[in-house]
Amino acid sequence: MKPADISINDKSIQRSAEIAKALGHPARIAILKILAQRTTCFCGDITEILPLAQSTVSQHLKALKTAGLITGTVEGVKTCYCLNPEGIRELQSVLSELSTELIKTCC
Amino acid sequence: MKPADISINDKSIQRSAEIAKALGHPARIAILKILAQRTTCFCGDITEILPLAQSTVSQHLKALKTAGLITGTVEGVKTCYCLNPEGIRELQSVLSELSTELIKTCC
DNA sequence: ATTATTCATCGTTGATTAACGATGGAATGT
DNA sequence: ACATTCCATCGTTAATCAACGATGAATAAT
Repeated sequence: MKPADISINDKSIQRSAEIAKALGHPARIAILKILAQRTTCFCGDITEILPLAQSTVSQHLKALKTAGLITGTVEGVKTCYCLNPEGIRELQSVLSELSTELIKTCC
Repeated sequence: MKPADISINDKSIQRSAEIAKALGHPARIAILKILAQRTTCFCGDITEILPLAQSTVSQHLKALKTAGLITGTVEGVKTCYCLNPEGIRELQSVLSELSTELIKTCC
């Protein structure tokens, strides 16, 4: 098997980096875990769990949503955030693929 | 099982975020893949593969090294970079753990 | 109609990142 | 001894991020 070209502009690399970037802050990982803990959807009392201002939490939620890892649906005055199954599956596949690829060879 | 406390200061969350952050740039993922492709150790002609200045590549290498994902050993005038098996294994375990945890529940 | 609640967005600040060229130390080759 | 090569580091610039408080829109509650 020939060594595949590796380019910064590779779509899959781009996407992996995007997902990893979204995970690249403790608050955002914590948020994902919180969302995973509640079977039911969840809204903004994340603010009560994390030691962060409401606006900061909202910002992190936005980042996660932009990366496709969560969804947010307005329910009256509240907003219900949930893990986005599709995004999480993508996270799973993309990252496991990457780590298998890396772990296969070492010096 | 009670819902575990989730804290931004959790060591494991911190470490996961650190690793994810290191992966959070296309150039760094590309570098890891390049290192994985060469069975033998590798040094700085990454610069020839990626469309980035030598100093920029060096910066990214430093970031990966700081995160514990690669090692760099000076060999004469060159520096040989390799995947750090320990770090890569950690990457693997940390991220797969996280994604299983997330994928388990969805709304 | 007024008030209270929830949260997204704005504006701000300081910190960090990404990129580059330039410099210079260390080893190798002549 | 000198030139060359490799690369880490410095200094710089522009951009992005992380955090906050303030504002304001939308809905729900009185």
